[in-house]
Amino acid sequence: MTKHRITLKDIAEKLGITVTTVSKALKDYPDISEDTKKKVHALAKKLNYQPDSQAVALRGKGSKTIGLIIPEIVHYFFSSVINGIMNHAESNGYRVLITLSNNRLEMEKKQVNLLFSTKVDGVLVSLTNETKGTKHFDILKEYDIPVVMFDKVDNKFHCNKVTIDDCLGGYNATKHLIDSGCQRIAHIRGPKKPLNSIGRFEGYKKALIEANMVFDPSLVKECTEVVYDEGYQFCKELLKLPKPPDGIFAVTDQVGVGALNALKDAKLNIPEDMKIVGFSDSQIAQVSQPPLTTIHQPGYEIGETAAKLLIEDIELRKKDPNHMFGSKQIVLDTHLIKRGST
Amino acid sequence: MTKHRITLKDIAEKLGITVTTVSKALKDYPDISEDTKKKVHALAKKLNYQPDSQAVALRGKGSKTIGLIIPEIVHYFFSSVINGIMNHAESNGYRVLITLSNNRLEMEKKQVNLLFSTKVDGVLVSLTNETKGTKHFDILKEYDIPVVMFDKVDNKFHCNKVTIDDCLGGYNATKHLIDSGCQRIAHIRGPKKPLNSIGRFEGYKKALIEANMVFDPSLVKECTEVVYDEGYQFCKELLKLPKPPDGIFAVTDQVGVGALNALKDAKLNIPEDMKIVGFSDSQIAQVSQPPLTTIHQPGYEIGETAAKLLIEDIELRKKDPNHMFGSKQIVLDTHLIKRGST
DNA sequence: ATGGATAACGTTAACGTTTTCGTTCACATA
DNA sequence: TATGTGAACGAAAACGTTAACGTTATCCAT
Repeated sequence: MTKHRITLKDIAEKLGITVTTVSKALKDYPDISEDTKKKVHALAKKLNYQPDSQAVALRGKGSKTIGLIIPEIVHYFFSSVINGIMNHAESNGYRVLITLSNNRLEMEKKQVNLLFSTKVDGVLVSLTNETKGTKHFDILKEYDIPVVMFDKVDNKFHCNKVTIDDCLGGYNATKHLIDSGCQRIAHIRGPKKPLNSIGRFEGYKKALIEANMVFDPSLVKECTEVVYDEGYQFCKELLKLPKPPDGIFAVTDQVGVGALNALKDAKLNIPEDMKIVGFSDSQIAQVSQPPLTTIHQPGYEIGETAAKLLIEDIELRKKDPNHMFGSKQIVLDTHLIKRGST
Repeated sequence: MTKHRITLKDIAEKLGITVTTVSKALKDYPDISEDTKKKVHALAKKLNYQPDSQAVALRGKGSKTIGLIIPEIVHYFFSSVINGIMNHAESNGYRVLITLSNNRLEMEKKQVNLLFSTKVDGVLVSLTNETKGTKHFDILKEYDIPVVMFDKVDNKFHCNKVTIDDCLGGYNATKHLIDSGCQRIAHIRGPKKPLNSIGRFEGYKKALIEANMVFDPSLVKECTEVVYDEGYQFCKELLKLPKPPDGIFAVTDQVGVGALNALKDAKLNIPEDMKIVGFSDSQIAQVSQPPLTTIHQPGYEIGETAAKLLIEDIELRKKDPNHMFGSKQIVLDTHLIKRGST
């Protein structure tokens, strides 16, 4: 019933030659006559021959597939990253096998093994918040499969990394508030686990100190889920302080818009009474009222760069078996996008 | 340099038996002694043996991989769908190969061929807006690869489909405005190409007619890009009409929030002066001020259902070569989420 | 003693492709 | 005539796994 796939054998039989010749003809080997090549190409096209990539992979070195492990996908930042990865990979002839860790370490381990057994040529990964060590990536090292980490990376693991400078981003966000005339600046930060929120917090402190402003711990609130509601609640708490702030730097746009809406509900004028800066430049930052000033986080470029580094490692190693995988740390620029909230 | 992968052969040699026996032992064949099985399993675990999925796929019937073709990924709805697909697929032992059509027909064709040559066991697809015919999917039919279409589907193509009832959604949105007391209801619709926006428009008209309200074409605006700015602009135009509307049904939340912000900039009170309903229940609908009443579009469930139907077809066919692929049209429920904008 | 049953393992071919190493034939050169 | 030289193609092995089919050895019933 099921039609069988066209193979080299089919072409060979119809043309009265061997599979070898067909294979060579399709790959433009010099020891095949132009005449034969033309016939083979013509028939291959007519029959819509598609090479069996499993067979190719089994025979050859690479599978032309890279694996991706990502904490979640329903997220503006991550989907932008994936977009960057896929576009670069596909235009270089690589497929992308996406897997989810759902922010669970156990899942991350499983996915590493799965990708290994799928014989991917390389792995891109953004670690979960639970991940401490990296032993579960050792199998990739052992078998010389290049890895590139992005966004959430491990400092000790030896591989190429692509991140942004969260500290600098936090610094610029805070600096912008200072330059806009704010005297008391609050920070609604993320949890202590992922390095990102730590970096942003550090940047906040650095900007304050540099401007000779006091760092007041009561002006720092710490999210656990990093969602809209937390931004809303913490902002209300900040307003109840004896000396409320006149500027807020929020760890994400979600939190920032939450805070912004709390301010509007409290009948405060933005940016006159209070200024806000978010982080990421996600869609909601553009549509809030007023639109949210934010730090643009180049998701697409992060993905693109990570894919580029990975494929570079793969290709270089193919040419030179002694090529050592890179261990650069690429830090992409963020920049402030000034909007109505400041 | 590069360590070689552990194969059945390695295990066999160390144990002084043949690959066949090892293979059978690992797969719990009855003609292998318990003793041997134990030894094989122990060594396999110790060496961290992982079967080569290319070889398995080459030999056997399936690759345990399903392909996905999606117009774009940076989109709340689509990433929700993907999430649903991946969770169902992975918990059933299937990998997901995601490809992008970027809403271009040419790309869609390429991806079909790519997935075919990758020998995926099945294909999930949401069509591009450019897609008219479906000849490029015939190759999958020809080779008995099941297809499930979701969201943007083709009526004539014979396969399982998962959609929502856009017409009913549009009807309910409009009905809600009518029930809330609106007398003149405008619609900011999407372009004429994808069926979705047609459906929503039909639902809008149906609700009007059913309520004995006149359908006034001047109250219908048509987006081309379906973005925030269009919602904003069209809303302003609607306000300039001699007899402006008192309710707006927007084809998406983006457009809806755009309209909402235009109203606020025009100092109108929402929902007193004007009510708005969006469509999709994306994140921005929750964080606008007031939050946007919208039609919840169950992205996750759509993905989950589509994956379920596809894997069902795959598995049934594996058991019974005469199994015919389904051609159900599953229409998932949408429901109205009432928020502050009405 | 012969035949048959059973348990436990091995032989072999196959999946489709690639590549190394021949082979064949025609033709040119010494 | 013998030798060399390309040009154009083919044979065979290999990648790792699986499953149909064979092969033993042992034991029991006739």
